[in-house]
Amino acid sequence: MLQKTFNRENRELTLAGLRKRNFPNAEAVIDEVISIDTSIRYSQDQRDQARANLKQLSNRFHTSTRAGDIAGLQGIKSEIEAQQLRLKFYEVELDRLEPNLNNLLYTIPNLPHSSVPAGRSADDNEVVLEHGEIPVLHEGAKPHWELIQGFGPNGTALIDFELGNKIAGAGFPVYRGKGARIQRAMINFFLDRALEAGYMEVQPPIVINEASGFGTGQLPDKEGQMYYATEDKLYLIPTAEVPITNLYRDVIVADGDLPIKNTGYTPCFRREAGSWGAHVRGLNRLHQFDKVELVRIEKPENSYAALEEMSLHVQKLLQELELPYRVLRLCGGDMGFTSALTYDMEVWSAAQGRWLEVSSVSNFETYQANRLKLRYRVERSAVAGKTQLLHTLNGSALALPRILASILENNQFLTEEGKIAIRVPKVLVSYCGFEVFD
RNA sequence: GGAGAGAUGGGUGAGUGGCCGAUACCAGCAGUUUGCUAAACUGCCGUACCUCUAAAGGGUACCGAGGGUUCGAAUCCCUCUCUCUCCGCCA
Repeated sequence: MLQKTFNRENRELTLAGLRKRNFPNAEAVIDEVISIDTSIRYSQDQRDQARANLKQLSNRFHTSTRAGDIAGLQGIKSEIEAQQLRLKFYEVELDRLEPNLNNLLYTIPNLPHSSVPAGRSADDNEVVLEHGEIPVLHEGAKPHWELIQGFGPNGTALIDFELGNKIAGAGFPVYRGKGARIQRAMINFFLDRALEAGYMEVQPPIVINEASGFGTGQLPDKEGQMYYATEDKLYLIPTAEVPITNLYRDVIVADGDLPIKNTGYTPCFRREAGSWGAHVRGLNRLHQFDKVELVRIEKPENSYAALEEMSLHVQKLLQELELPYRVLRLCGGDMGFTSALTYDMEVWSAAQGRWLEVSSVSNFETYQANRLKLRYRVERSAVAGKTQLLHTLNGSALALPRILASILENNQFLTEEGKIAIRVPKVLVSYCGFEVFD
């Protein structure tokens, strides 16, 4: 969430940022925040003074008791009662004000970076670059959900949605044979590339508690998107971002330990409540999918260089997979709640004839760090010795299902016998051990 | 699932009603001295909010969380959460 002090000291900047996001009633909300904050600071001051007085009175009470000064005790007692009333009043006041302020702050999204374009929807996103040739497929090329039929063991489907329905439900496919092997190949390929780029691999829990959900901003507003085990009060992770970033909750990082670069493979679970239609067919949108995630913790002055580096890392993967892609800079209206700047990477799906989002890399600046209380101690500067909030970033590198969909669709070809086969990208052959799906 | 123990500052670990924001040791930082794969000594060494300032300073809170008793709580009472150990089960 946004920092209170930032809001009150930079009202105009905050408002300008919220306007770019088309945040409704920005002025009224921010003024309310500032107003509540002012009341809180006044009440806090009154409360602290009352407490300080009580402390002194209490000591006088003690010494008078020991001196046997009965008359003095009476006077002290009435002073104590007056201060207790005052204390109680402002404590009640603060108990009322503080949740109000926090609830309000939870509703305010992060401020967009200056390079974020204005706009309301995905149509207003800025295409930063396009790379690669759009493939021209043979007559009768199929979208992946048709293509997969018959490519599994013994003529079954390579990715079996029916079987998944049986044991779990819609959106939980079963990958079998080469389908399972290509998944494992991609995970290993992505992790190896992350390691080469200097990331440290972690295997976090794939369930998280409530505090972790709040730390990265999934709670309180995106509750309905996560699976929840009521008996144990645990959420299935929607992305590895949550457990990995929360490793650093309530941590003061030593200056010398920065930057922190972590990577991890996890399954991800999303309820995707409310989505429907053609765009969710096949692998396009699942309740469970696999993803390799990058998480970085950076000093403020380095975070945007880090974001560019992550973007290039993801692009390199797509180039190695020989997939045509484009990079989008999300506009204010399409950007996630907690992000300050997001690049989306989209891969061209030839048979579906549209772009599929396969990665999203974001800089959250201090928005998550503020909730996480993730700080570092500044070593050399005017404010040396003080703690300062860090910047958090993350990105998918990569999410598997749509990559697989694109590989299947873009690489299909007709064999000499006139049958459809699918070529495995060269870079994955050594990982999966076969060159074609046939 | 059953039984028991515990939660204190980066770590270990004292502290059972006021002299405790907290002893001691270790780790860390700065310095002195000797001199050399290091030792000794001295000082510093938590976080947050508020206030003030050029800087220093001042106030308050925090001993797992929340409530209660009391003029006064790390310390007494209640509730909750978490961790550990043993038994059971088990990849």
